[in-house]
Formats: sequence, C-alpha cells, structure tokens
Amino acid sequence: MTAGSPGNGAENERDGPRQIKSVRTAATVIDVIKQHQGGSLAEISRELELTKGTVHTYLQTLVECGFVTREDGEYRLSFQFIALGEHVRNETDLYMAGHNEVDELAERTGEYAHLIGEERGRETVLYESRGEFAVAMDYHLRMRETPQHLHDTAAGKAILAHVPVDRRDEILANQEFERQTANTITDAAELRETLADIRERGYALNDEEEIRGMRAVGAPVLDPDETVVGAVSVTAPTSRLKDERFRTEMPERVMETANLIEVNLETARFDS
Amino acid sequence: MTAGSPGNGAENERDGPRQIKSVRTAATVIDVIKQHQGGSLAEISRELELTKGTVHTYLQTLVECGFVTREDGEYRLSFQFIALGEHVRNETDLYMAGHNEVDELAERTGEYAHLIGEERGRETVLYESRGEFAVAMDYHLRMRETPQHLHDTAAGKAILAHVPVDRRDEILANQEFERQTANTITDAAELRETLADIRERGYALNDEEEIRGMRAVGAPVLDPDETVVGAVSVTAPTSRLKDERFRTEMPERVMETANLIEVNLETARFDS
DNA sequence: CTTAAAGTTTGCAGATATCAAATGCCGCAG
DNA sequence: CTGCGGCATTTGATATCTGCAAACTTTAAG
Repeated sequence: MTAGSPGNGAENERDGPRQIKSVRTAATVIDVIKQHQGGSLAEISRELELTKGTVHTYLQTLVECGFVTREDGEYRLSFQFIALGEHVRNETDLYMAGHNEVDELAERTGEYAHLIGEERGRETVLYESRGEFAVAMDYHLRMRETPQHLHDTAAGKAILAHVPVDRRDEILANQEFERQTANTITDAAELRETLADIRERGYALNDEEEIRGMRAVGAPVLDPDETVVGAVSVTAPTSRLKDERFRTEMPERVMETANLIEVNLETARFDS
Repeated sequence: MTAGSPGNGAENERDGPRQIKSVRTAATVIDVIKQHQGGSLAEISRELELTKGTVHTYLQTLVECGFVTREDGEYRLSFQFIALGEHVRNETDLYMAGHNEVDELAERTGEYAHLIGEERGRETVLYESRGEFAVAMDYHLRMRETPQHLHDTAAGKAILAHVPVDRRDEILANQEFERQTANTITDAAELRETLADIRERGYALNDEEEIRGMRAVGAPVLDPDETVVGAVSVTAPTSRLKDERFRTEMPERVMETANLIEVNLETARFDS
C-alpha cells in the first residue's frame, strides 16, 4: 500500500478518523438481520457479499455476545435489545420527567400522546400513551422502530424549530424531505418559514403531513438554558381534531404538558 | 505462538469456534458504557485495560454506526437501542399475541401484570401493564434492564417447569440460584420438586422469593406443540394477595389469560 | 441412493488492530 | 500571562487477526 490513505483500508469512508472495520461489518450484519426479520446464514451472506465462512464467524460472535440468537436455523436479534432499550430509556431524563405527564395528557384528551427525543437529527419515540378514544393503529409501529426524520411530524417540527441555527442547517442539509402525503412540506424555504412561526407561537401543527387523515399538535420541551431536549405531541384523526380544538384548545393542552415536564426536569435531579 | 490453538488468539475461550475479536471488544465497550451509565474516553479505557488510542477508535466506530452518542465529552448508548428493542418486541409473536390480554389482566386485577419471554435460560420482560392499585415501583427497573434468572420469579418458574428436561438441566447447571430474600429457593433438589408441582397444577407461585413483601402468580404460555414460549404473571403486595386470592382466584385468572394468549398464538399468524 | 444446498472448519497471506509515543487541546493555579 | 496536568486525538510500525478459498460435514430433496 502506498501509504496515501491513513493506515486504514478506508476506501469508502473519505479518510475520516480511523475505525474498526470488523465492528462496521458486525453492525451491517445486525442491520441485515433487522431488515430481513431474521434469516439463515446463506441469506445473510448473500446479502452482504461476504463468504459464508466469514459471516459464520460473525454470527458465532454475535450469538456469543448475546446480540443474536439462533432458533431452528434462523438467526434473529435477541431480547437483549429490549433490555438495552429499556436501560437507555430509564437513563434518559426526559423520559423519567415526562412519561407520567404524557399519560395524563393522553387521559385528558383521550387520544394518543407521545414523548419524543432527538438524536443526530432524527426523532425517537421515548414513550407512547393511548387515550380511551385512540384506536389501535399500526402507524406507530414503523415510526417506533427506526428514528424518523423531523420535517413531517408535529413533534419533529417543534424540535427543529428550537434547535440552534447552525445545527438546524446541518440537519436540514443532510436529509431530503421525503414526501409522505400531499401535505408534507418538502420545500426547504417553506419549512424554514413554518419553523419561524412555530418558534413564535410555541407549538407545531401537523395537518395530515405524515399520514392521511391524521393531525397532530406538538410542543417543544426546553432545558433551563433554552436547549431543546425533545417534544410532546398528541395525534388524532382529523375528524376529532379540527377548528378550535385543533388550533387553540389542543395546543394549549400540549404546551401545558410540555411546561410541566420542563418544571420536572428542573426540579428533580435524575442522576443516580 | 506455537500454532496449538486454532488460528485465533483464543486464550480464554477454550478453543470454541472462531470469533471476531474486535466484535467481542466492541461488545465489552458497550457493556462498560451501560454499567457506568456513560463515561469519558479516559474512564472507559481505564476500565477496559486498553490504550486510549484504541478505545478512541472503537468509540469513533460505534458512534458512526449509531450505537453510541457523544454529548459534551460523555459517551452514552444511543436511542437506537430503544428503536431496536421496539423492533424486536414487535417481531415477537408472544408480544403481539399477548400484550392486549395482559392489559386486560392488569385491569381486572388492578395489579401489575407482566408478559415474560425466555432466551438462553434468562427471562426478559416483553410487556408490563399496571393496574389501578399497583403503585409505582422501582423494583421492575432492575429486572427490565437485564435478563434475569428464572428461579426466583413466578413467571420464571412457570417457564422452567415446562422446558424440556435436557434443556432445563443445562440451564440449571449453568447458573447459581442467587438468594434474593429469605424465601428464595436456592437448593436445586427443592427447586426440582417445586417445578414438578408447578407442572401438575399449571401455575407457579412466588411467595416473597424475589422481593420481600411481594407475591406473584405465574402461568406458562405453550405452543400448539407444548413448547413453552413464555409466561404471564401478576405481582402484588402480600397484603393484597393472600389466602384464597393468592392460592385460587389469582391462579385461575392468570391461567385464563395464558390460555387466551395461546389461542391467539394459534389462530393469528403474525408472519409479515 | 444421488445430488444439491446449507452449514462448518481450516490454512494461509495479506489487511488491520493495537500499542507507544508524539501532538493538540483545554482549564487551572500561580 | 505562563506553565502544568489531564484528556483527547493522531500516527507509524508490527504482530495479530480477518477473510478468502477450498475442503469437509450435514441436511434436505428427488
């Protein structure tokens, strides 16, 4: 090797900092298993373009580490991830400060209420509470299984509106605004305007921008020093969320909850 | 090296199948971050007995892969784990077939109800539902954050009782029965007897064996072909769960729920 | 019984983790 | 302002590990 690239065999990763190639590969293996919802050695190795022998070694390792299990010839992600997820949740101040308030919000509104966290420009559902009128939906399965973009949900827009400008620009630059419905905002300029409004009013609306027939109202949760730590939202069918209720009543409720959570965050210290 | 061991530098792993060392290391890094609830590079490398340079490379990689995030100098496990956990949950037939029934059970009894899955001889909480009398407890945090042993919970014993003998022996051989309270069964012979009873009656009791002051009743969930896939349980303070209610009424309720879930498992196909 | 596909093991050569040490980057004390 | 100490980052060199090819075993199918 002509020593041009950094000691590493970095061909794809543009000379970024040095990394452990095997760990990248292992992460890909996990991802393939996730996408395919489990699979055989042959399937996985075909997908990865690595020899069966190699993939076999990776799977042995991942099983041994407890990330993957094998059941009648099929490899699947193990329950360990459920436990780890729970651990991360309980470590997250926003969750500890907010889940009871979100329960309350769901109860008072009768609809779905969500507590949303942000990381790397994506949103993750930290908690979901279902009010009595909220019917079981599959919609949230998808959004809970992978961190989602921020441009097409009420909570996401609420967060985006309160992120420091430089970081916001970075986030927006690094993703396309995928169109989900006819109402999805896909234009950067338009989104920026909306975000300015949201910042002024203190809440965000989602008018069937993510899912047809569903509206949502979201409000940011801010740190004492005005940093966004996440958002709260309520989601309901358009038929139950319109006019006054959509534009006045629900925003007030949601902002109230967000405020309560902010207070909890300031008062209680969740450090162990 | 005298080429005695298999190509690998396996010094600790008794010549088991070949594994990827870096992946093992990465798993250890994740574990250390989990244990310490986040930490700086210096802390982590001290703990691991690897140079800072090396650990730095690992952390770069894990951040890049989305498993770890960095926030003001502290590394933490990322929200990705929450999403992955959710994914695994939704992939699990027992969860899909059981969580509504467990909600129902919690509502009817007013207590905590749990849906438990088993993997590698450990139990994982797949779902928890809180009835109206069940007070918030911290107890479940610990048990939800790491797969637990099976000998000291009602659900665990219910599962253990219905696992094929050879596997049961293997599980019991590979773990000590850690004493949690004065009532914990720590004697293998005694445990075997109890398990025989459980198999006969169809339910398991936990009489302050895991936590002082708490009792529980658990019943196994079986496949069409009699394989255990998990268990259901109800947990309550001893003061609210005694005499008839503990020994007759609650076992019936819990078994009924377990049965309903079995029916759901048979009827519905959850393959995507 | 034959054949094919999937899974497992192994030797080898080249790629790559790991270390030590240099460098850069704070914040703190004087 | 200066120098010190801890932490984070980068780098070159080399012993080690990874990944392939290919043999071998097992399982499923015809």
